[in-house]
Amino acid sequence: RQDKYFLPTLKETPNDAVIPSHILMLRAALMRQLGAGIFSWLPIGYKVLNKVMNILREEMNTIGGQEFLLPALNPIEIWEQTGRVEAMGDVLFHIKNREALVLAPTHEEIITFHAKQHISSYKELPQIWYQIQTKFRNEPRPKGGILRGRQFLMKDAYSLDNSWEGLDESYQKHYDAYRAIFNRAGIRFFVVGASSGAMGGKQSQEFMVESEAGEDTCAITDNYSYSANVEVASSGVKPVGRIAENPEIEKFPTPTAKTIDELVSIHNIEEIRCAKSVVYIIDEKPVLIMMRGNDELNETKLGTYFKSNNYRPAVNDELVEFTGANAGSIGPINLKTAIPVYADLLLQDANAMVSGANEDGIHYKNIDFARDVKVTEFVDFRTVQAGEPDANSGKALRVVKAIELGHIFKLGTKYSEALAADFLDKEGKRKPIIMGSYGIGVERVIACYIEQNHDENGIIWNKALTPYDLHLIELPNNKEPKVKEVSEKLYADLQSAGYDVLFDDRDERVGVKFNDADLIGLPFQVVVGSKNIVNNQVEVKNRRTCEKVLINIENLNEYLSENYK
RNA sequence: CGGAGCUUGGCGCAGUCCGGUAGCGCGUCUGGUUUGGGACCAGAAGGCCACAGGUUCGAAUCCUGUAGCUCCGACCA
Repeated sequence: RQDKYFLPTLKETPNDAVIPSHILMLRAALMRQLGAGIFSWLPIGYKVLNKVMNILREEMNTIGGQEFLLPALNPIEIWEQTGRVEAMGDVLFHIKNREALVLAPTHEEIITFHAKQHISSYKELPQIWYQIQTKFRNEPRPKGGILRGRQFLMKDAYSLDNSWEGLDESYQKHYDAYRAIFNRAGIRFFVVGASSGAMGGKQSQEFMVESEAGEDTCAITDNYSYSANVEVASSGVKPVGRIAENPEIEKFPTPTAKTIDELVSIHNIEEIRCAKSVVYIIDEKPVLIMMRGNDELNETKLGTYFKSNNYRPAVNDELVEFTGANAGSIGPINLKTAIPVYADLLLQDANAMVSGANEDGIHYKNIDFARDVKVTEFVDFRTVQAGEPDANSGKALRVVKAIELGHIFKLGTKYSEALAADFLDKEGKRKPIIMGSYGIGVERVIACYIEQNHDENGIIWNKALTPYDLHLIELPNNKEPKVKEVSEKLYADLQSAGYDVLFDDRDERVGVKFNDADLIGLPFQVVVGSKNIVNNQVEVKNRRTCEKVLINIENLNEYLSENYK
């Protein structure tokens, strides 16, 4: 009964909210902000949260998961044993007046601790252990409302296996469970391969949702037949290749051409026949990277290839020092110092190329990368651009922002080794438990759903996540007492029929009621008003299609059971 | 951590340049009228102007410092 329900909807957009899901979660009274990255769930929001958690539990139980509840307060000692106090750095919350404790940002350590306590035989494996619990991370910059918080709910799961094949199976189970979870929630998602970063381990994949509010950038085809983080994405762009004429290299003056665009316009050179030079300082050492035309170097790919986080573009003084020329005239031939040259894969075997001569205002033409340049290795360094064809299907790639909803890892033995969580195998040999780790941001499920399911008036819930099934709306009824009578009867009858009903019995004008109903966004609105009640009819509005139909009261149950699925 | 902006009744904002004791809309309360898409009239309550210090006869306004929040960037197991 809304008359006494705490549902403080907002007519105006709150000052601090920018993205649609954040705005709507505040306006529809799902949650309120307490501090940067800290949120309270209000009653109607908590109902949605519980729906999500129930789906998570059901699908995790289906793959044999056993639910735990681990403490958020952890002894720092165990985090020191895995080296993650240092690895987490400032992200880990420390406790000032009890320094032996920290707030847990995730739970690999604690799971491994309990595994060590009680798992001793291969016969006790495999296990899938999970929990839904609050995580604490001292994020430098919380943003997007619930999307990145300092305290948030995570469904985290851990698999314990006695073989690598077992890990593959556990991983596959989670992959399938995650697909089932997001499908049930009604979220359009795609899966990308990911680097496992500081988590350690082998394979890992991320479940992504396309959204302007996302913090990752991915290249995808429309049907997700190809999907990859741009940090690893590649496309079907053809290599520059060779032409038949292959004269010797030759210098030519280019006093006014400092950029590829100027080379193209002033000297009438095809853009792809230009080779761009980029000098990076990687682990304090200079490296020359050759890229095709105006292709953009991807720094993450660079860091991955050189296995380093310590890289930066060279500054001008360094360019002169290492190459002998200023930016705009640098190239792979006649370098002043012997710095290693790497080139993008698209330049492999290319000839008839133009590049700087390492003398200001001079370029070489007719460069043959096979004949004239000493390339250490050809590597995929380029950033995929929107519109390029997918290598397999040939379909145009889109480059989109995406929210990471879930992440699955094959961890291996990093934590079991660090904490000595061993088991005895069939031969009686002591081995570390082989682990996997799997996480879903619970609040993000809601934010992502709303990002994908709203219109200018509010949220559009589906059956899986909606806080209530139906919004029963009693219109002002001074002239027609039957409105009140029928509304009350419907409220009782619909609940008896198994529906969870939000009953707007407030003494408000129609405009207020309809606007609030659209904002809250329950799948169906059942409107009882004096206009139709005299014909024994109510109006049923489908929130998603906005279609309104008049239904005889005795047919209401039948209509709903046919249309609410 | 670098850059930009903000902080004034529950919410959204004006007032700050040019100092004189705080205002608008929404919401709330009372009475009346109204009632199928965020009503109208009349009346009322509600604010140490983020905090601390300073200048001044006098500070929301000027100066100094601190805190909190938002956005962009860096970071993100």
